[in-house]
Amino acid sequence: MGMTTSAIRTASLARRERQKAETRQAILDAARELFVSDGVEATTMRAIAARIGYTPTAIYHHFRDKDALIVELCMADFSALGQAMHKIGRIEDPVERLRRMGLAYTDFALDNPSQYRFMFMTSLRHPLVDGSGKVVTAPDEDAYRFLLQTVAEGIALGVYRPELTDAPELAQIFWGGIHGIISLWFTHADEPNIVLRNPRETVRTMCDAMIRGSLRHPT
Amino acid sequence: MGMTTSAIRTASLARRERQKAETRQAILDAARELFVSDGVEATTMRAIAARIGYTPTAIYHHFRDKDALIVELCMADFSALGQAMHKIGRIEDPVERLRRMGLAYTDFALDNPSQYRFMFMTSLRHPLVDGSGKVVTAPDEDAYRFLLQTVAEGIALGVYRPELTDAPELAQIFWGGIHGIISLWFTHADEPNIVLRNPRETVRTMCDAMIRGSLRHPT
DNA sequence: GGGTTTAACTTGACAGCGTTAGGTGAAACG
DNA sequence: CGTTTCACCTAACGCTGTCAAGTTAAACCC
Repeated sequence: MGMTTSAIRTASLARRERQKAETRQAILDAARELFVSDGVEATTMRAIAARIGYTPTAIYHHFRDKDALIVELCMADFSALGQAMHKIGRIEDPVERLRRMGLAYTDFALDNPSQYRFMFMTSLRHPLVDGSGKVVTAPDEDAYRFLLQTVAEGIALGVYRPELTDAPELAQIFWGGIHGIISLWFTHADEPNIVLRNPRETVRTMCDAMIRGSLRHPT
Repeated sequence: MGMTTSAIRTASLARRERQKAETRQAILDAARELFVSDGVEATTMRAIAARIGYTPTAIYHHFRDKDALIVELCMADFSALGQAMHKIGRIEDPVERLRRMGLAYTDFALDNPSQYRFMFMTSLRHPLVDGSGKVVTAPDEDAYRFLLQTVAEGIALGVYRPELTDAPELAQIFWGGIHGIISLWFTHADEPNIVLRNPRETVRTMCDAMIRGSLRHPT
């Protein structure tokens, strides 16, 4: 029943890699918790390390720097957002699909404020780079492409007003509008001088108004 | 022709106060330049001090901390924005006025990106406090109130759709929409995966669409 | 089985940050 | 002319992200 030497070799190597992957994941988990509870800026490498019983420098054997750690978590969030968008993909009418995408996007943002903050309210210094040094096409593209395609479908069907023929522009308007409500809420919700309404309802009202104002034949 | 002792006294005191005010202003000027060129986060107290030939600690005799320095500059910017808004105040039609306010707001943001970033894309920790410790009503209110009033006028005139009767909500939608285009531009303009159109034109298109979709009788 | 290599992790440090306690020295005051 | 005031400086603290140089246990090869 003994393993061959080569079998042992690969088993050992596999265990070693598994252990390394486990540590790496522990770092990611700890970082995620702290980012969510304390914010990205306020979490220190030392705090992340302390939470999993390592020294701060240990993190640097798994991630190039703090930004790389953040980006890694960010990518997972982007793909979660992309999945939420794809669930809506089945809706036939591109206008109704657009509306539903806006609401789903808003739900994601309000349910994951810390992630949203970093995904869309801060600019990454380094472009996303994977282990081999290649620039990673951000999974962000996923959700963005999906929006772009939905808008383009509507344009192709001729449902939008004749002056609205530029899909990127229309996508930017729709995305920007919703993003504006959300980011305004995140940064100014607790200021006494400015009255802000419930962002979910406000987004809904805005979507309706924007869509109505963009359609060739408003219903 | 000699001054009385009391006259000398007040003159001395005046000069002393004037000198203090001058260094205070020098600090503000240096800080402004660095904030604009390098960004708020990236400018250090040491850099500000070095630029005017003082030690970093000297700044703390004029401002409680870095935030207070930032807030001081911010207030000037808010009042500049408020003035830009008031120039539009004469326009009779509240809808056209709203549209023009949106465009003026956009011009301000794109012409003063660093200021805009701090005014609307970051949340101040301390509420604005003046020398005597009273909470200052942010001059921000000025522009915001103006927007609110313009929207309310339209509602009162019955130009908006019957379901749009909440002035703060409508103001939030309009402000948020424009803010979204602008902040999206600021944080994602140089990302290769996302195509963003000229923000000024996009805002214009968005304003038209939002207004059209909000009016009871679109023209 | 024993020497060599690998690499995950630690130690100790560096430069920079915002900020503060305490000192200095010139001007203002009485 | 002695005293007080106060704008400014010196020196430092505790914090940050990060790195060069060890340590040490496991994996490898003969």
